[in-house]
Amino acid sequence: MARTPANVQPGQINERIIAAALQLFRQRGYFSTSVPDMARTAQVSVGSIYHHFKDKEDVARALYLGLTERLQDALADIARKHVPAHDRCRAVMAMLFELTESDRDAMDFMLYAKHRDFLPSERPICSSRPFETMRAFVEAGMERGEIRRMDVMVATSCLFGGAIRLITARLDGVLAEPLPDRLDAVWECAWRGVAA
Amino acid sequence: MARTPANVQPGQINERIIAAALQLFRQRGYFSTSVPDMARTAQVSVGSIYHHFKDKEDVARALYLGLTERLQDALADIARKHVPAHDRCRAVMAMLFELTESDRDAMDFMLYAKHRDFLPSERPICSSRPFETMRAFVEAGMERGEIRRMDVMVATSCLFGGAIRLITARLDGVLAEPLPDRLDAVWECAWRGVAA
DNA sequence: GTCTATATCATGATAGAC
DNA sequence: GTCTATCATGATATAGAC
Repeated sequence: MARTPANVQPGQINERIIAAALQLFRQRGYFSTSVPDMARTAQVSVGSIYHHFKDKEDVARALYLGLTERLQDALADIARKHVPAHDRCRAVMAMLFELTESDRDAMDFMLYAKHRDFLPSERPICSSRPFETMRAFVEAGMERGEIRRMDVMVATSCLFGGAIRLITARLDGVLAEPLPDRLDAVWECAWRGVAA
Repeated sequence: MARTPANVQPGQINERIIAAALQLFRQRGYFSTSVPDMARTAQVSVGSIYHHFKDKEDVARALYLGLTERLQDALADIARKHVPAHDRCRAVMAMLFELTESDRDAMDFMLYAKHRDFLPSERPICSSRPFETMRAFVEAGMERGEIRRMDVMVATSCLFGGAIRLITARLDGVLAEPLPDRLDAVWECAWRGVAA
């Protein structure tokens, strides 16, 4: 079973392998991580990894799909709780900042890894479902008259681009303070930029 | 001679190797590019590459340093031509958009490649000299009263983050139109966000 | 289902002729 | 300085015992 459904138990061997992969991919990168490395970190055997996954790329794919699904769930939750685009998008930014602080490896892999290098069949991250959902939030905001009329991709890039750059700065260790400390400042800039 | 000084003649073997590396790194990524691949594309021999460069990583380093130096030169040029932060930063954004259109490979490698994976000794791109210069432009704008007082990294991220996201969208093929067509719209959002 | 041991292969790097 | 031919390393993926 190569995919990682949302209902696997934590502690299962599948999950252990994926967690080890995430940790190692972040530390050394995909190509510098060998399958024996993964086996050692996950405390399983090499054969076991090849029993559960087709190959190394398949582990990376399961990891990628699991993380984007988790992000998508968080976005759906935000969409339920808030209706105005202002509130939705601010909640998205806060969620991204908190996720970066609480699970740096996951954020690093999603935002920063060059998936095309080892997942040629997957779409680039900025055309993945979470990013599409964020564009939909912005588009709805335009229809409600909260956000100025303009190209949707331009508006979405401007609204979240600053936050994403700050996240990469944080992941690179260039920014010392926790991201949530900067939320108010970044949000004010972002919203001023696109608000009607 | 492993470094690539700015004064090498085009058509020289050094330049051919670096140009081939850039093309291949962008197409297949660093780790999927072998030294024989580079030799074939550059139409030189493997031995020749190892004569001019210490190893594959050394080629990547020369490429990286050459590109950031080129960017740094463009920024210095802008600093000479414009004094107000508004004009300077707008010129930076225009330059980044034009560079993306005219030399997609170069932009892709600089912005999108995960250098830490294969250049562990180099600083991450967002603490490289060009990015420092952009932060200096923003800081000067604050002192002139053009830009609101806030954390410099927050302001710089917000001012250029939208443009950078749009560049990655363009590089991924998600954005069909040339970037300069979007310059006015992106700049308006960005400047509104930080202007005093 | 999980493990160890190994076959196979590709790559980075070198040696040595010219 | 440039080339061809080769080596040594370390990876992926598999085979087969338990």
